[in-house]
Amino acid sequence: MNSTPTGFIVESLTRLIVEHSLQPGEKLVEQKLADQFGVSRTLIRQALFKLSQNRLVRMVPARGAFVSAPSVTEAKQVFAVRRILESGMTRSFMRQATAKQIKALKAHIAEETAAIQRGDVSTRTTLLGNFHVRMAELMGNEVLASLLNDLISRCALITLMYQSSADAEHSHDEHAQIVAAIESGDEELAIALMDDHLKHVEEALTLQSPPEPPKASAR
Amino acid sequence: MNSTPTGFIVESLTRLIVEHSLQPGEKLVEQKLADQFGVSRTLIRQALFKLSQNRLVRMVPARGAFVSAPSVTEAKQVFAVRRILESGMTRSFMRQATAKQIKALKAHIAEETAAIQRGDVSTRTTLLGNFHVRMAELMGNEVLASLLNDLISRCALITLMYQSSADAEHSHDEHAQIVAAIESGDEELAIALMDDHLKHVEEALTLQSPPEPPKASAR
DNA sequence: TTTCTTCAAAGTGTATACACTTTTTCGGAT
DNA sequence: ATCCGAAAAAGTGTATACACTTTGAAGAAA
Repeated sequence: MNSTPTGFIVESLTRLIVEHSLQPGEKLVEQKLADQFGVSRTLIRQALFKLSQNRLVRMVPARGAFVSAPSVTEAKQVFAVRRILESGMTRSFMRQATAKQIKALKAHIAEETAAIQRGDVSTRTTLLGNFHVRMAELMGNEVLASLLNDLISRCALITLMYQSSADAEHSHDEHAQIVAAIESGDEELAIALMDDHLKHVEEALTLQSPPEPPKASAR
Repeated sequence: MNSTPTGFIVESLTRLIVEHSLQPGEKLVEQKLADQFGVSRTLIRQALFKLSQNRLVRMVPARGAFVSAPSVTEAKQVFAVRRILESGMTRSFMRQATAKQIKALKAHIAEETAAIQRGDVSTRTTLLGNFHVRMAELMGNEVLASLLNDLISRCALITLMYQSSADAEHSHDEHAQIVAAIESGDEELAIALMDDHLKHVEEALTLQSPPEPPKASAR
């Protein structure tokens, strides 16, 4: 979908980070990446800069770029924001939802089910996040959609660091319940479910062990 | 505060755009800017890229960078998001606010008053936006604060394009009312006031004429 | 006059070169 | 053996060079 050289590099690095082929805290040396991708440092720098805006990479002046290692604290803050944003979004959505839009959400749930059954962790995580983006898109608010998309992609690393498969299935079940509540027209229930849903995700994170201290690792 | 060359360029261009010294739709030619700032195109490109992430500048592949001309539609979407986010934030804030935090908000209101009385449009706009960021900071949620900061800076152009002085004073009054409601401990009132506040801003925008078609302008 | 066509000028996209900073290595003093 | 310090190595920051694309203008055909 993205045919620009920089876009390709961004996507590749994103995948590597999200799959933990590149470990949190690991240094990303520009010339090495340039050689691997067969381009100049210029394009690598562009890509790293873009990734640093997504918070997938952290850049330290004169020291270089490192794979981010989000803390539990930061993760909790991100989910707190999502809870606020997405409860509100659910309310707005219900006040203007058409049958067609609800059907689209149900289709998304079906995709989630398929990914979970296949055991496709990467797609699963993407879809579980995109459920929320999908809702924003259906509302026709592109600003909200792109904002949520940013938040989710920032969450991706956190989720992959801290979320278990059981958590993922739990999330999926809750998505289904939310859509059911929306369809039934029970606004307060839908909002409460959405809020609980994100609260659960946040609580699941808290249970995990604190993140290991950032370590620089060789190739 | 930002001593890096790129940061300086970003801030300068931001000011020029926000003050309308550079008009919406105007093309930003890299070499010209490089000459003006006395740096190479490299740094200009970095700065333009950063500005494009803030949505203050729009980049078209192989065509160059242009000052953004946000539409009324986009402006409404941005404010819709803010309404959701900030009503929710108000609720969270009240459930954990200390006297000290409320005092900090009151201090901010005082700053707003001063800027308005001085007729300092630029500072006024900044402060009116920062009121919301300040609240997030006081809650200790840096993620929320930086997110709101992004949204606000994206709003800056919109606000400056569409907001009148009367609107600004109205906003200021409403901020004061919100803080009063928070202090009184009336949660529902505070939330309602915040929601109304942003609704009012949004409505004020709608009343304005549609944006003029983007025009390229020479120096 | 209008509309193509072509070609030069302007501008963006990418690579490379060089300056400066940080990191590492190695030798000597304690 | 450990710790310091200087010099080399590695790496980032910025400028410049060159290739490719778009824009604009001049001229020929209708």
